Amino acid sequence: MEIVRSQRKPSIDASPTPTLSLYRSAPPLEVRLEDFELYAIDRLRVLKGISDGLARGKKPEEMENLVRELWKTNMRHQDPAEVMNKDIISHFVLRLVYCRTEELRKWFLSMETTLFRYRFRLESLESQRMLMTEFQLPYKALIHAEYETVKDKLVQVARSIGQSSNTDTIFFKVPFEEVPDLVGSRRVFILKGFAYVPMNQVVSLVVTQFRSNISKALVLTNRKWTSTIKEQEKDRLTPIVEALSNSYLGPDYTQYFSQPNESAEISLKDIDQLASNSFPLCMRHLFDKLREDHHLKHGGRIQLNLFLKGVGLKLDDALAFWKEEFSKKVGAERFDKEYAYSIRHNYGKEGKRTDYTPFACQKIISSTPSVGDHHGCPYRHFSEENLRAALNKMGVGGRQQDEVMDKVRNRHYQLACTLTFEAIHGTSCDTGINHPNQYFSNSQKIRQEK
RNA sequence: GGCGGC
DNA sequence: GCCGCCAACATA
Ligand code: SF4
Repeated sequence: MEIVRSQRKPSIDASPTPTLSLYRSAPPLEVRLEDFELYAIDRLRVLKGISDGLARGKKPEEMENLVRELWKTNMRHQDPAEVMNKDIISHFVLRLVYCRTEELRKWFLSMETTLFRYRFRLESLESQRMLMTEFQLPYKALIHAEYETVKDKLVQVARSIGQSSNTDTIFFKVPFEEVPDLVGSRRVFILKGFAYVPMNQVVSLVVTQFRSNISKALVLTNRKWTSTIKEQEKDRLTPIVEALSNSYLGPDYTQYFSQPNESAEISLKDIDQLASNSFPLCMRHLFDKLREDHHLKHGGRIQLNLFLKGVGLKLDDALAFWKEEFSKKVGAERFDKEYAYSIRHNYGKEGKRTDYTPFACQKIISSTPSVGDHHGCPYRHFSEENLRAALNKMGVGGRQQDEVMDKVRNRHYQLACTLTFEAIHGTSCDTGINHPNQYFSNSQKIRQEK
């Protein structure tokens, strides 16, 4: 394989074949029972080390060193042939230990994922490619000759999104339909059906895959454990697993993460207040319709739910909130069956556990609500008549309303929204509105000052 | 809402 | 008919 240019600072391990496992299949069974526990403890030291490295807010480079050191000191083995096994065995044993509860899964997933990220980066380019192929991401690195022909374009794209366009960044060619989000937000150069994705982005694709797999596997493991494994292994693995649970997952695993607490949480009580005070029109409308119809169609649910998440509504409150309304229409049991999962999923609590970012104005404005939908941007999707009525309800009338409508006619929807904001709050908003949650937090800030 | 499984 | 899983991306 030809490579663009010799890439990185010499990595500790430049071997062509991966030293890193993806843990796709259960471990080969040739292991002494004592080793199960010993291996698992060693790995736990690594994960624990990563955990408080993160808790101390270490920077990426510091983490890279930390991970390398932790791995080297804890996961070595006199028999080089055994080292790979140790990796795999220890991982699978810990899966059993950490699949029991939501909290444990979350911690384990997070640590394993960061561990994987740094280990992946230390692999040689060739073994990285092999790992990617194993993940069905068989992308090819850009060869030198081709790189030269598109170099200018690549630099241009990098610059347009404020990335330092390093000359020795490696690019991969990815079928563009496989990375719709990168394509949609124009963060990659596209040519002949291929998106040219820089190394760092590719790494996050791989890591996302990894995280997704482990997350789902943990849930499965949990089921299998309680249904069959626990009983079946009661003379072998079960005692070990139980011992590990008791000794190592002591008290302090609750506050491992670096952002101790997000900004203001909000409670169910004042949500109606907040809605009428600080929600932008799009969200206000969804909110009102939900309260009125006790129902929202799919597009509206996701738009509002993510917004509420961004506003600081905790998952349990969100579930209670939606359930309260939906129950009036479809009944509580149908809510649990048909709508609850998706709400948890939006909060990153199901499946691959993505904590989705709330929709930005651009996304909302370019959506295409059909009849019966209430999502979208009112400035863009309402009739003039309805919009004026909505503005009146927000307390924007007369001259100010006309100015808003003027922006709308010129298709400057976000400016119209900004004008509305200014009219309501009586201050200027120089940055403009480009995200509903920005509207909200700006509004809150101003209101608190009064 | 789409995709997927039975 | 039952069920699981996905999407996003501002930001001082
Ligand atoms: S401009 Fe943005 S925030 Fe304002 S209503 Fe439209 S989508 Fe909502």
